[in-house]
Parts: sequence; C-alpha cells; structure tokens
Amino acid sequence: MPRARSLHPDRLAAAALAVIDRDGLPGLTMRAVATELGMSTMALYRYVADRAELELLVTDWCLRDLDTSPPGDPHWTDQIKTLALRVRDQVGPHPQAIPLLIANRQRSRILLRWSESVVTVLAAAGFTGANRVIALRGLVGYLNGALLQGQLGALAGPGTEVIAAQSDFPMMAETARAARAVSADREFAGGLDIVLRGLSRSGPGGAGPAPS
Amino acid sequence: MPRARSLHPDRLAAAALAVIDRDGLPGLTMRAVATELGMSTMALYRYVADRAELELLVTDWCLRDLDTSPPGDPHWTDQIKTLALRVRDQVGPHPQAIPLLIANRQRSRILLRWSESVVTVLAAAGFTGANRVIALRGLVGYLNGALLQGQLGALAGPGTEVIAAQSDFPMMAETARAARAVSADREFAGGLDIVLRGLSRSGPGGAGPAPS
DNA sequence: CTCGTAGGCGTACGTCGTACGCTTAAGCGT
DNA sequence: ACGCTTAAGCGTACGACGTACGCCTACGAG
Repeated sequence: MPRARSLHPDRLAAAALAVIDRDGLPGLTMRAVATELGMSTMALYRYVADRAELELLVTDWCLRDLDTSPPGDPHWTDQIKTLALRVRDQVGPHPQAIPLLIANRQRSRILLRWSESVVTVLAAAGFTGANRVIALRGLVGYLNGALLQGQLGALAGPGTEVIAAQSDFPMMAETARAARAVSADREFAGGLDIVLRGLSRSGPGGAGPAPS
Repeated sequence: MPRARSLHPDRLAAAALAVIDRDGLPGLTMRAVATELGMSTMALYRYVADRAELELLVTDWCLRDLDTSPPGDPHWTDQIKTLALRVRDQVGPHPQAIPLLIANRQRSRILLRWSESVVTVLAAAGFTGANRVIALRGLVGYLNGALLQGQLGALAGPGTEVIAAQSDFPMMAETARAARAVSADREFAGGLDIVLRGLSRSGPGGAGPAPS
C-alpha cells in the first residue's frame, strides 16, 4: 500500500462548513474549501467525486450529533416535538447550510434514521397507511419550511422591516411590527404546536391516532 | 425620444419561465434566455439590472393570475384553504420555478397582496398580536415546505422509491410504499388540513381565534 | 533498495454573470 | 426632408466557477 491519506473526510466536511458559516452558501466553492485546508483545489477530488458529494458530506457532518433515539416523553406529540427540536438544535448554529440539508435530506443516513424514529412514533400513536404518509410529509414539510424561513427572511430580518413600513398592506405591516416581539424560538415552537395540535385530532376523512 | 423598446418585460419573464420549464432551474442562464428571445445576451441588460431582477420578474409572472381577493367561503379555515390552493394552482404548472418563488416571496407585490388577504382572514378569525404572527408564519412555512417537497423529492419520486426498498429502516420503507397510493393533491390537502385543524383551536398559552 | 500505487497539484477548457464601449435605429425639432 | 439625440442592441473580454487530464512524488510492501 502506498502513501496514507493525509485527510479524514470529517476534516473536509468541517472545512466546508466553516466556509459556509463565514461566507454563506454562495461562498462554498471547491477553491475556497481547498484554501481553507491549505491544499490545492484538485487535491479535494481525491476525497470526493464532485461538489455534490462534498455537499452530502457537509449535510451529514452538520447532523453528526443528532440524537435519533426514541424520546422518552410520555405523550407522543411531545416525542415528535423533541425529535423536531433536536434537529433544530443541530441546525441552528449553521443557518446558511439549511438549503443544503433540505436538498440532501433523502440521501443523508442520519436523517433517514431520524425519520425512522418519527414514523415509529406516528405508528405507535395509531397512524396507519395513507394517514401516516400524510402526517409524516406534513410534519417534514413544516419543518423544512420553518427552518428555511428562519434563515431566509427571518422575523427580525430586513424583509420583515420593509413590510412593517409599507402602507399599502396595513394588516401585513401591523403583523410585521408585532413580529419584532416574537423570538425565533417562540415562532418555531408555536408553529410546531399548531401542526401537532392538528395531528392529534383525526380529520373527517381519515383514521386518526389513538385517543389519548 | 429615440427608438422604442422592442420587448415587453412580460415577454422576457415568459421566455425565462419557458427555459426553466424546459431545462430546469440550473438551465436558467442569461445566455439561454437571450437565445430563447432571439437576442444577444447583453441585450437583456437593457431590461433588467442583473440576474436577480430577472428572477423577480419570473416570480411575478408565475403568479400573475393569482387571485388575491378575499374568498367567499363561510368558515375562515376554508377561506385560508382557498387562498392556499390558489397559490398551488398557479405554481403547479411550473414546479421547477418553486425555489425561485420562495426566495423572492418577500419582494413580490402579488405575494404581499396575497399575504395581506391571509392576515385579514386571520385577524377576522380573532388572531391578534404574536398569535397572529405565529399563525401566519406557520401557515406560510408549511406552504413553502410542502411546495418544495412536491418538487424536490416528490412522493412518487426516485428518493421515495429508494427508501421503499431499504431494509435498514422498516417503518420508513413501509410508509414509502404506502406513499405510492397517495396523490400529490391529497398529500397537499391533507397536510393543509392538519395545519388548519391546529390553527382552529387555541394553544394553551395564547388567545386563539374566535369560536365558530 | 526498488517499485507500484495512490496522494497531491498545475494547467487548461468550457461555462457562468456581467462591465465596457461600439454601432445603429428611431423619433424629434428644424 | 433631414440630421441630431438618445437609447436599443450587440461584440468582446474578464474573472470565477466546476472539473478533466496528466504529471510528479512520497510512501509502504517486497
């Protein structure tokens, strides 16, 4: 065997994530990562086939500490809540990477494990068949949307401020002003509660979860 | 006055959207749009300052027929549902453009008008202050996430099929197989119902909507 | 010590957005 | 009718991007 690899893939992922945190997603280029590592650009290609693979590495690296074990909360809605908050906790420090994570969510082993835990909770709560599909997708849909929204167009962001100053849309302006008093945490938790309340009562056309 | 403009901005937006529909978002380049219009690349810059402005044009063009007037449904949850479905109807034919629309949602006049209608419905239903903020953001968060999910990683897409074949994640695999029987329309409507059910009952800590 | 293998890198190509400056067509005042 | 002014339209070029290709070289097995 010749010459050992001088780099662990984790170091590569960490460097890429550092670039993202510092310069944003558009700043993530092969050249920037190489510079971050003190290597030449083409040396990276000994570790990844292409940019897409590097992005997948970043995704898994971001979520490396995500706890996917079944939560111990007594009520199933709290279990789901715990699982969702765990994701947010991991993702929180790296808001600029969120679009990457969403794009790679179906390819990340860790996220698949996390999803397995979520479905397991849903199944135990009584969701079956199409009902379970819709519950899972609705939940993940909200989660993706909320995480994206927290990064792009945050409550305290410039977009909201512009809206608050508009006179063409009085209700939106008033709501945008009220938004200043709502923290990102409260927004996320509040939205999650809405979804969970909706989940905890069966719809008119479907077999809902078991009554608690 | 010299020489009239030979192009209406709408034609520019329509051409760009046609490129997206045909070649996907990565296919949207200034050169491709220019070719679509039979002009030179630089001629486009007589109409837009840069690529970002072209993208905003596409956003508004996509939603040009969005009906933002107050829906006539008797119950406020149905009014919200109608508003949400209207967006989906407009966006449906152009799934590849969805990430663009989401990125520009705070800059699009039409979407602001739409949001104004949503907030008006929420206000009439009794949502005030921070509660209204959370309701709006939760709703929009779900909507964004669901639309994105319908484009990237659709229920019938390859990602879901791969998961269905996995033996490491039995619950996910079973759910993915059940997903084959759920249409995109049903998924969207089902998720929306979940959110609306959650909205229609006040949380423990907040002043909810008026009882119906 | 030698040699095969794979790590690391330099160069180069095609693509992108777009800055800059030229040519040219069209409406106006005369 | 005719030029003049002004902006439409375009050609060229630059820097940054992802990455194909081929070279040099450090290392561990024999």
